[in-house]
Amino acid sequence: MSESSAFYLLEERIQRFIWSEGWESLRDAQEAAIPLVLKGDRDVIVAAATAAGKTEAAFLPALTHVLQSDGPRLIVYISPLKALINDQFGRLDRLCEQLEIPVWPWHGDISSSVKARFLKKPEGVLLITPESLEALLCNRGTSVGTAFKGVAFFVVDELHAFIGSERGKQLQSLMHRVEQVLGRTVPRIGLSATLGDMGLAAGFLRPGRGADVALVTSAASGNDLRVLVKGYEEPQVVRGEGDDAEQEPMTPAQIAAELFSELRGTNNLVFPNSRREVERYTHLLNKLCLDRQVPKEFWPHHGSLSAEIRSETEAALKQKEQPATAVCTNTLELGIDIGAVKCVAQIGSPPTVASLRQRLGRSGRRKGEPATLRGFCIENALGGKPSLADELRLDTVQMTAMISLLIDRWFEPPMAHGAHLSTLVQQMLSFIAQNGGAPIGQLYDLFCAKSRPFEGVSKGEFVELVRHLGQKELLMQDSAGTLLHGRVGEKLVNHYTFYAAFAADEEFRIVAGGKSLGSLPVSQMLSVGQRILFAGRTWKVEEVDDEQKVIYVVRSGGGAPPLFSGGPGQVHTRVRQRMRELLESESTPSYLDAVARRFLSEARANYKARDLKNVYLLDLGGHVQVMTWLGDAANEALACLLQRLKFAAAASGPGVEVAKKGTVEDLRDALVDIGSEDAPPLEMLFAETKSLGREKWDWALPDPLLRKAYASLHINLSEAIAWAKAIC
DNA sequence: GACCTGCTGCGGTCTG
Repeated sequence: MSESSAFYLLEERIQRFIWSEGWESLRDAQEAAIPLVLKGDRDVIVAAATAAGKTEAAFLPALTHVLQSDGPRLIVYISPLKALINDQFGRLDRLCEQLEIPVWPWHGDISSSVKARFLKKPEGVLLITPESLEALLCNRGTSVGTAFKGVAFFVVDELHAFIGSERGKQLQSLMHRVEQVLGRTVPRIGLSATLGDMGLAAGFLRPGRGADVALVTSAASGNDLRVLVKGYEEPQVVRGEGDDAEQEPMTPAQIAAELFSELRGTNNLVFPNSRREVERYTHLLNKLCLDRQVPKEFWPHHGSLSAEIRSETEAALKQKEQPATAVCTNTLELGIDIGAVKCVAQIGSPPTVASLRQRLGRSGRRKGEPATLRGFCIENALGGKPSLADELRLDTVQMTAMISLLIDRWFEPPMAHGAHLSTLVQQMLSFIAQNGGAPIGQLYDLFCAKSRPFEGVSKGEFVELVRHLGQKELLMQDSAGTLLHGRVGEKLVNHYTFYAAFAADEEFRIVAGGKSLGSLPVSQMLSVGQRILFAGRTWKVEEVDDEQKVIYVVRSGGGAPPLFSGGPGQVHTRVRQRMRELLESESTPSYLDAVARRFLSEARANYKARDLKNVYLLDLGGHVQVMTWLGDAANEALACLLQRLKFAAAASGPGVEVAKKGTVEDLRDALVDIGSEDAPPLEMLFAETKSLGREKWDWALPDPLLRKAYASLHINLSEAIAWAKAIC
C-alpha cells in the first residue's frame, strides 16, 4: 500500500478494513476512481472488466465522503438484478458494519418491515432496483423528499445493461425526478463493462452534460486469447412420402460428444444462443454422463427456469469439489459471481461482438491463464438448391468476422439514441401519481426540455400526446387544467405490473411434484400427453390448468425441446463489412479447423462465382436479393424506402429481399432514385408499414411519435441512402 | 432467427 496515494485518502476505518482483508494493493481502477468520487461533486464512470473491483472503486470513496461530511448520509445503489443486490448486500454489509453504516436491500422479495425501517431513518446505503424505486416514487410521493434528503450519490451498477432499453430510459427519468424533488443534482457513479464509445455512456449517465462526466477506464488488459473454431455439416434430410414429422438434426449430438470429451473435469460455460438449444445440449451432455456412468456435471441456466434451478447451477459452478459446466443463455453474462471458468464454448455465431466479449470475460481470469474460446459452426450440406445463406456459409463467415473484430478490440457502440417514448407515457402517469396531478407545462419542462431524458419531443408533439392519452382514457383534465389519471390510467397505475417499464409475455408455470421448474410463454401451448425437454430432463404433460396458468408434468423418457418466444437481433454494419472483407480476402485464420476452412473456401468460391464483388442485385427466381452488406437497421431503412415505391421488400440477412415486379432494371432505377433524393419524412417512409409498436406503452402513442420512437431504434436512413448513392 | 430484467397494498387467516 506504500505506493498508493489514493489509499491514504480513505477514511481510517476503511483503511483498517483493507489491511485486515489482506489486500496487497488497490486495483488501477480503484486508484484512479478514489480521488474523483471522494469529493462528491461530479459524475464518474468506472469501466473495467468483470471482477476488477468496480464496486469497491465506487463505495470506498463514497463511504469516506459520507463519513467525513456532516451533511448528506445516504448512498443509493441501483442494480438491474435482484440477485446482484443480494450479492452486494453480503459484501457491503461486512464493511459497513465496522463503519456503523446500515445497508438496506430493497426489492420485491424484501419484506415490507425492512422497507418501513429504512423510511423511518433513511440513512446508510440503499440497494434498490429501478422498479422498486418507481414504486416508491409512485406510491409515497409525499415522503420522497424526506426519504432522499440525505442522498450524496447514485451508484448505477452494470450501466451497460441499461443503455438502449426502456428500462434505461426509466432509470434516467427516476434519477432526474428525485433530483427535481430535492432541487439539486446528485453525483452519479456509473459502473460498467468497458464500452467502445465511453462518450455515449457518459451522455446516458447525465443527459445533455456527458462531456462533464469523469471517465475511469481500467488499463489492465485482458489475458491472451486462445481460439479454435470447428465446422460441422448437417447432412441433407431424405424424406419419405407423407413424412412430415420434424427430423432431429444430427450435428448437436456430435457437438455434444466433442464438448463432453473436451470440457469434462473443468468448469466451463456453453452458449448455444437460445433457451431451446440450452435444453437440447444439457440433455445430450448429461445423457453422455449417464451412459459412461460418471457424475452429472452439465447444468442448465436460462431465464425461463425457476430461481431454485438457476441457483442450483450457480452453486455448482461456485463450489470447488466437483467440476461443473453451465449450458446457458446471456443470464450468465451479467455480474453474478460464478468464479472463473476455463473455457467458453459458443455454438453458432454470437448475437453481437460486445456480447461475445462479455462472455469471454468469464474465462481465463487467473494470472497467466489465457481466455479460451471454442466456436462451433453448423452449416447445411450443399446440394439440390441451396439457399444463398447456405451457399455463402453465412454463419461461419459471421462467426469468423466477429472473432476477428474481437481480436481488433472493436465492438458495437452502446445504443444510446433510442427515444423510448413508451417510457414517457409511464413516467407521466407515475409523476401524476406521485403529485396527485400536474399541469401540462410542468410535465413538458420536467421530461422533454433541454437535457431532460426525453429531449427531442417538441411542444406541439407533446400537446398532441396529451390529447391522445386523453382519448385512450389514460389522462383527463380537471376544470383548473390540471392533468389527472383517466379511467383506464387509474386502473393501470394501481396494479403492481405498472412499475416495470418493459413488457412481459404471459406465461404458464411448469410444475413437477409440487416443485416449480420454470415457465413457458402461453403462445407455446402444450397438450396433455405431450413429451417435452425442460430443465435438462424429459417430462410428460399430465394436466394443463388454463385458469391458474399451470402445466403439471411427470418424469418420462423422450421429448423435444420446447419453443420459446423471441424477436430477431440486430447485426451492425461493421460486422457485415468485415464479413465481406473476409469473403474477398485470400488468407485463412489459423484458428479454423479443416471443416470450417472448407466452409470458408466454399463461401469464397460461391461469392466469386456470383461476382458479388461487383454485383449487388441477385435474381434468385421468385425474388431479387439486394446485396448491401449493411447492418440490419440500414437494410430495414432501405426496405421501407422500396416499399414506398410500391415494391414488396423486407430486410433479409446481408441485404434486402424484394419480390419480383417488372424487371431487375426497374429495381435498379428505383435504387438510383432513392440515392438521388433526400430522406423522406417518417409519415411517408412508414406509409406502407403497419404495427410499429414494440415497447410496453407504444399502443398509447399517437402515430407521429410512434414512428419517431421506432425509427430512433430500428432504422438507419442515412446509411441506406449513402449506399444507394454509392452504387449509382 | 434471440436473450434478459421486475413488481404494492391490503385484507384475510393463523399462531403464540
